Amino acid sequence: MTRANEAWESLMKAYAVLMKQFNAEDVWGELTMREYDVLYQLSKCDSPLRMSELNRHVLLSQPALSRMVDRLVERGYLDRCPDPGDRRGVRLSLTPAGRETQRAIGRPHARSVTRALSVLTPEELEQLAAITGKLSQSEE
Amino acid sequence: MTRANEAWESLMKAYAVLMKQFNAEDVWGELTMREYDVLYQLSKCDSPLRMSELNRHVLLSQPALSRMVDRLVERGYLDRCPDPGDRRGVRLSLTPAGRETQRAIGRPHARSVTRALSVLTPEELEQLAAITGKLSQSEE
DNA sequence: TTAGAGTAGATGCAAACGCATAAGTCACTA
DNA sequence: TAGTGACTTATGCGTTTGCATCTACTCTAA
Repeated sequence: MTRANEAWESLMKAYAVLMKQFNAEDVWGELTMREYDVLYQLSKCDSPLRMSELNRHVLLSQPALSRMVDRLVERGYLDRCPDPGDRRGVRLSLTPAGRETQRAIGRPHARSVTRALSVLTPEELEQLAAITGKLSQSEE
Repeated sequence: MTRANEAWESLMKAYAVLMKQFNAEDVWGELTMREYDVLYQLSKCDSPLRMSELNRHVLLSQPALSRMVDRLVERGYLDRCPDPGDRRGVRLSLTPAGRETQRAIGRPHARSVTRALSVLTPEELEQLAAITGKLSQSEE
């Protein structure tokens, strides 16, 4: 077992443990964690996002994301407009209600994240962000 | 946005990017990645594992894991025996076929992991393993 | 020894998922 | 400018998931 494999296994375990912990917290209201993730990704962009772009950031198959967007539009959290520059594509953006819901859930969730990572020193937080950043950049 | 939140977001992104990449690779054969994870977790234990213990390491709800185990037993990869010490529980272990399948998939997958993490220096691998280890230990 | 609380795993059911593929659009080339 | 292959999103369909709940067993203490 190489160091790389140990590191990956350790990362996966941390991900699983923390995800389960966050999921168990009572902050998600009307959304699932996956739905929140979609709203969160969109909240970071000021210009509308393409479905395929969003799909790169979300751990869902393309059809599953397509249908999740359906439901979120239906429920009034998202707008889906045709892309004027490319008539195959769509442009996704948060509605005001979607933005508000994202914020209402995001605030307590962000506090949970801070609390869960409070066992790390500031140096470790920097290192973690730098190393994982390097990992995702190298593959896309 | 605190450093902790940035670090967590970066970790999630690395997880998503690498998971998608691994999933796209043609090494999984007759198993899904989630099923492989169950076989892998069991391959690390010499003594049979309790369902609840296994559930801590796998990102699945208890009912979903229960049924996945059903299917893996049905397909001949797992043995499920009643626990003699606690008649509520079961003891899970790999069959020879299960162990062999895990190894056959694990070898090329381990190489993919090594390749994907080869952008990190040995020091970074050590740091990543140490930091993520600290994270999962603190929460269980 | 037994009542009550807690824990382990299974099951009914509706919702969500992934795979394969369709339908529409783009871009390049002959 | 018609043809071909790539790209983007949607849809059919069988499988898997999560939530709520159930059954069975254990543990504690009166």
